[in-house]
Amino acid sequence: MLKYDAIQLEQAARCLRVMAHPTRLLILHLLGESDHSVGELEKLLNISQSNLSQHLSLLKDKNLLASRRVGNQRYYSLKDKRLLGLLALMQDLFEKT
Amino acid sequence: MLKYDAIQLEQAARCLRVMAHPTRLLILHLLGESDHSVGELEKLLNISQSNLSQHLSLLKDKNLLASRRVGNQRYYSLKDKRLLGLLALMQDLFEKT
DNA sequence: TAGTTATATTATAATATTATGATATGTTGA
DNA sequence: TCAACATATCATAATATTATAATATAACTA
Repeated sequence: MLKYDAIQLEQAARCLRVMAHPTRLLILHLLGESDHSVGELEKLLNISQSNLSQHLSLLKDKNLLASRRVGNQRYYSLKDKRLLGLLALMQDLFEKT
Repeated sequence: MLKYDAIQLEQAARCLRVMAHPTRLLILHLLGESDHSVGELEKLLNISQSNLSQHLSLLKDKNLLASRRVGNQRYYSLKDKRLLGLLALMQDLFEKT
C-alpha cells in the first residue's frame, strides 16, 4: 500500500540517530578533513577517552567509519566520502534553524 | 582553536535527532510528494492521532514543516524543499548500512 | 618479562525519547 | 447554542541514550 519500506526507514533512522549528536557530528567533520587516531581526537574534542571510544564505536557499528591499527594506535577514517556531501547539505539546511 | 562552532553543531544535531525516527522520516517523505492533513497522514501511517500530532509538532518546532489551517483540518508541508535532497542522499548512503 | 601507553569494554546513574490514554481546544454545521 | 469532528496537549510508564568511573585488552619498550 505504501511505497516506502519500513525496514529501510528504520535503517536510515538508526544511522541518523547515530549522527545526531554534536560530538559525533564533529568527529565526522574532523575525519572528513583527515584521518585521526583516538588520541588525536581526544585532544581535539576534549572529552574523556572512554566516552570518545564509545562514540567511535557507535559510528563504526553503523558503518560510517573505518579504522586501522598503526602500532599502538588506532586510526579512524570516513568509510564513504559521500558523507561529506550530507554534512555540507545539513550545514546549509540547518544553520538558522 | 577549532574551526567548528559548538552552537551550530548542537543545532544540527537537534535537527537530525528529530529526523532520526522512522515515522518522522516517512512523514517527511510523504510531505515531499504532497501536502497532507493530519487525518490523511493518520491513515497513511496507521498510528494514533496523539502520537502523530506529537511527531508533527517536533518536526514543526525544528522548522522542518509548515502548516496551514483549512477549515476543520490542518495541512502540513515541507518548509524547505531542499530537504528532499537530504533525504535522497541519505537513502543512497544508508541503504545497505 | 614487567611497565607503560593506547584503546576498548562494562556497569551504572542521570537524562531524554517514545507511545498511550485522557483531556482540552478549535471549527463546522444543525 | 450544541453536537460532532479534527487536532493539540498533558501526564505517565516504558525504553533508550549519555557521561562517568572502573576495569580490561593489546602493543610497544626497556
